[in-house]
Amino acid sequence: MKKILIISGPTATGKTSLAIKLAKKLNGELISADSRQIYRGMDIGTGKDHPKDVKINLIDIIDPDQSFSVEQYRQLAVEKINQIHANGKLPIIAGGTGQYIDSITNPQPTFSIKPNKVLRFFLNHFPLKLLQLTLRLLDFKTFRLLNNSDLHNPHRLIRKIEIKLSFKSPLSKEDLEGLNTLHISLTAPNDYLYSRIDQRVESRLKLGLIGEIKNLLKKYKGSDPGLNCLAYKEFVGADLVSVPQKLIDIWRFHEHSYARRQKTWFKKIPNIIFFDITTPGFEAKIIKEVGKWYNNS
RNA sequence: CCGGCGGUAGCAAAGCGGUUAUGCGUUGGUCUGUAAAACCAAUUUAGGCAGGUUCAACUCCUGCCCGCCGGA
Repeated sequence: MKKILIISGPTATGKTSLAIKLAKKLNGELISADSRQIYRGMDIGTGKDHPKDVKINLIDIIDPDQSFSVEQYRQLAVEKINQIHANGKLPIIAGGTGQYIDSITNPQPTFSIKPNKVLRFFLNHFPLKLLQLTLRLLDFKTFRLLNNSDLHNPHRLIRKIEIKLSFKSPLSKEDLEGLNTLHISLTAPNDYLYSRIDQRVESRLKLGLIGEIKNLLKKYKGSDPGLNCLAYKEFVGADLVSVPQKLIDIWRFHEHSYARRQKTWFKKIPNIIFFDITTPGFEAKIIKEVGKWYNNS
């Protein structure tokens, strides 16, 4: 059976460096599962500080003004996985974007329904109540199943309307059959993650994040899809002559809650093995665990 | 020492004589072609201290303590 190793975890847990180590040990090749490192030119803010001699797939593949989707990611990732297998190597997926990882292990039929730009343009001007009403009229069955969170979420409502109005019947995709997947997820107590995040925020500023943003803004708009993410969106509207501590704090807090959301996401994935990086010797345990899996057919 | 202003939940910050301010943080959660996005929920009656007025005080009055500003 074809094997895939997945290394996930919240931000600032050291996923990539662990994945690189394992790749060297196991004749593996890395595929990034990171929804921001796909963007070219966004380096400091997204933490693209990997060693240059290691090949990481699906990084730097589009420009910040291009939109990208899970389905595009999925197709590229599946293609890469097949390629790596064909070369007799082990694909190692490393990243913190839970949805991207899930798209590989658990692809959904509605993925085949493409975004309808015109429809989205109009729907984006609708107030929440009107979106709810629209979905209710179009697809009452779906509407009544929405939980309180989705009911108030414009993105989700718009997508549901879009699916209902698309006349294509959803196709199921079965590009990856019979995979043997090992999913390792790094974790740590919140306090520990927060202090690592705060340190990283400082070091990214020192590395010249503001300069990077200024540069990007010469070519791109603050509203471009790539720039709608942490480390960029907090600063894009400011004058950037001086950097107020207040903005830095907002960024830090956004990172904290991002890490929390990531933990929530990974918690519900079945058959995932967690390792707390504050436990001494965790890395040796992972190497042992992975080795056992790798050597068993 | 005198005068002025202020002391509200982890932090910031309002209104109000009797209902939940709110924001941030923190904590938990939602999730399927935007996901580092977008969204939901919780955070148990907080009001410097001591009295007083009142059916009822965070809200009015008095004293004290503390902080800031101005004057001696």
